[in-house]
Order: sequence, then structure tokens, then C-alpha cells
Amino acid sequence: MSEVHENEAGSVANRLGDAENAQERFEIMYSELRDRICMLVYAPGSQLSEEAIADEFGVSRSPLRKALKILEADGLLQSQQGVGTLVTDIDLEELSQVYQLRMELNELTGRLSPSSAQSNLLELFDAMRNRADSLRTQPNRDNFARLNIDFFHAFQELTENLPLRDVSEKLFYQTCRIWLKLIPNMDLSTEVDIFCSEIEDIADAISLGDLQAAALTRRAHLSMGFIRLKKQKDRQSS
Amino acid sequence: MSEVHENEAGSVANRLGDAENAQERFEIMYSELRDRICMLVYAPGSQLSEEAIADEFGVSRSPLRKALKILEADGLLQSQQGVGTLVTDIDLEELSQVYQLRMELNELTGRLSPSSAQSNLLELFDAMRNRADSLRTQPNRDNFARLNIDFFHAFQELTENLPLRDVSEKLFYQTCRIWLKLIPNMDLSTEVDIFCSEIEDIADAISLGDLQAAALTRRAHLSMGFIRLKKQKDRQSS
DNA sequence: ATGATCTTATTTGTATACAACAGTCATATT
DNA sequence: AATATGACTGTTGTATACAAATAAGATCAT
Repeated sequence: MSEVHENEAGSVANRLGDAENAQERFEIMYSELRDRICMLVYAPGSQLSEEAIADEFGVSRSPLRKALKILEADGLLQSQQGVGTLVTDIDLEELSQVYQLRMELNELTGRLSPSSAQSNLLELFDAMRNRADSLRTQPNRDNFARLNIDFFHAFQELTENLPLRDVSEKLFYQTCRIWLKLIPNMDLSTEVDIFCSEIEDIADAISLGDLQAAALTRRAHLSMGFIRLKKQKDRQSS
Repeated sequence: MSEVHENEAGSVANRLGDAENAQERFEIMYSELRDRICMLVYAPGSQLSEEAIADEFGVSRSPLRKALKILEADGLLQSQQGVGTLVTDIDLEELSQVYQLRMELNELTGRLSPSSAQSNLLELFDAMRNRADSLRTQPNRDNFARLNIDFFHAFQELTENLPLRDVSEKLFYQTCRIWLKLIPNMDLSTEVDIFCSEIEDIADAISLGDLQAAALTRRAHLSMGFIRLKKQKDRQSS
């Protein structure tokens, strides 16, 4: 199965071969693994094999293990000797505190060191608007997830406070899987519509140059999204 | 020089020998190294030797490197092949954003999931008050730094929001070295007095059960502390 | 049949040897 | 004399062999 990867032009192994130093190689492995985890290529609760991944990436276990260790510190993996490396499962209750914090941080994103490069932001959010449009006409699970990730990163540009960005990113990757996990029980079209409206609302605020309004809108949507997730879960368990 | 460590009763090597699993061993090495860095045992800009530390700890480089990699992710170390492992230097300007964020997070600490175990808090902050008293009578650089660290952890107890605690802790360890670095140019007694007053103010608020007031006080002191650091630096450079 | 114990397979953790890299110093060449 | 070049030294990065731990299955006794 991994032969498929090895023969692809932009495979991880190839990219690793082109990398110039250890730091770059680490970054490639780390972001690839994180992407697979939060796109549910590696499902919550599933087991990973260091050897299999190392083979696929064309490296030994040593450098791969560094990336795995960081992902463990991020709360996305859990390793135990004799057992294996497991993708952490996610529970809405446990994520409640993370969501609370993320909401507050989003408000800070509009308030702390607001970005000065307004023209870049306009382009960026116009692109987001376009992607939202095309997603709306053809709702698709993976594209939805991908846009969610990319929109998050666009939103991060609103602040120039780097530590705030780092912190927000970490928390985002702890929570973003919950959507893909629960979306099969929800109506994809509806969720896509709601999300696209959010993107448009925020893009409008950016157009007006009102970063704080954009942040508060984002915060409100995050809050509502969490409530929808909870309602869905309650409906399912009853 | 490392023989001293090896023969001490509670040496890291001994503690590592008693540890039951890899996770515990990692935790011991990680916290020990972090402590040495933020107590300036390993000064900013100094170079560490993986081999020397591994020898002192009585382990091979492999498990040690995991701890070093996490500390690098924390922003306390920086490794480069062929060069070495360097303790990151700290600059007040670069820490400005971290301080800004920490101030906001402190306010959240009093607002998000306030701790319900009030009796524990009372004991904890009374102990802090006592330590502050004894430090005031005999100002001492290391005890000052140690109390600063422990008081931070006590303050963390005010919130039950675990992600907030994690985030705050990481940011704290990014900034706490700046005091030890700049205190030689300042008056230790004065700084100790100011810090002890802060502890007393916050302990008073806790006694009244007003967690939010405690958090706001802390935020105010953090802000004033940063301003004092900046003033000191300006005076020095002029 | 059931329970306990031993064996075995699989996995991560650790130790170690070697490769890759950066800096330094000496040396040769212009 | 200046500069380029090469070997040498010390460092982290990587590969690999082996140790330790866990889980599952087989075997045996009851």
C-alpha cells in the first residue's frame, strides 16, 4: 500500500530527500502527520506503527520519533512501551475547556497587535470567500475540513502577536477533528452553509477594516458551533 | 565536576534509576533541565553538551534528546547540527508580545472555571505569604527566583481550565529568566519588597474569596513589573 | 471447562556506532 | 603577505541492534 506513496511525485519521501537540513525534515514529517491526524486519515483511537511510517517516509525511526514525540506533547498522540502509538480519541466534554479558551483567544486576536498589512488581508479573505462559494455549490467533507483549516490560518493573520498565534494554533489542532468525527451524524450541506456564511461575515468585516468586529464575529460563530455540536450529541445519545 | 552530582543522594541519575517507566524518566529529565535553564544554571547563550548531560544523568543520548527536543519546541533551546545545543538568549523587546499575552491570560485565570477548592487555596497562599516574609528579611537571588516560580504555580490553581494552565505555564517559562538576567543591575531588596507586596495583596484577595480580584491584581503587577524592567534597561543603555 | 502459567510476537524504549555538518587551524599556493 | 584549500576536531543527526514491556495465545494442571 505504501508503494503508492513512494511513486507519487510529491510524496513525503521525495520531499524529505529534497530537504536541506534536519529542521526542514522534521517540519515536513511533523506537519504531514498532524495533517493526517486532523483529516482523520489516522482515525481517533487507531494505532500507528513507527516502523511502517518510517519506511513510507524513507527514514529511520530516530528522526520520525522526534516528530511523534512533539505530536504527543501536542495531545494528538499517545505512546506506551509494549503497546503502541495511539491517536488520541476526542470527546466533546473534554474539549469544552479548550473551546472556552479558544473563544477568549479569538477575541484577543482582534485586540492584541492588530495586523497592519491590510491589503494582504483583503486578498487572503477574498480568496477564502471564493473557496467558500465553490464549496457551497458542491459540499464535500474533505474540502470542508480543508477550508476550515485554511480559514483558521487566514484568521491568524489578523494579529501580529506571535505567541498568541502559536497558542491558538495548538488549541485549534486539538479541537478541529471533532467536526470530521461528528459530521457524519449531521447534515453536511447545512453545516457548509453555516460555515460559508461565517466566512462571508468575517470577510465583510475585514473589507471594512474592522478587525475587532471580525474577531468578535469569529468568537460568536465558534460559540454557536460548539452549541450545535453539543445539541447533535445530545440528540444522538437520547 | 559531574562526580558531585553522581554522589548526591537525590541526584538525577538516582531518581531516573527509581523511575518506573519511560514517561516518568522523561518528566524527570525535562523538568530538571527546564529548572536549570530558568534558574540560569545554564546561562542564556551558553552551550550544552548532549554527551556530558547524558553521562551525568546516567542515560544514553537517545532518551535525553527527547527532552531536549521538547525544550527546543518550548523555545528554551536551539540545536543545530555541527554547531551545538544553545540556550536561547532572551531580549526584553522580543518578550514584549509574550508579556502582553500573559497579562490577558492572567485575567482569564480569574474568569474561566474559577477553582472551587477554596480551602486548599487558602493554605497554599498562606504558605506563600510565609515564604515571602522570610525572603523579605533575608533577600537572596535564588530564593527570589524560586519563590517566583512557585508562586506562579500557586496562582495557576485559581483556574480549573487545564488548557489555560498549560498555555500559561509555557509562556511563563519563556519569560521568567529575564528577571534573573537583569536583577544584577537592579536593587534586589527593592524588587523583593515589591514582589512580596504583590504576594500579600493577592493572598488577601484569596482570603476574601475574590479570585477575580486576585487575577486582576496579578495582571496589574505583571504589567508594572514589565515597565520596571524596561526602565532599567533604558537607564542602562543611556 | 476453567484457570494459571509459560511462550511468543509485536511494539516502543534505549544504547551505540557512524554519518553529516560547521568551525578552526595549519599549510600550500599565488 | 594574502588567500584558498585541506585536514582535523567536536558537535548534532541518523541508522540499527538490542532490551523491556505488553498483550495474546498455547499449554498444562485442576
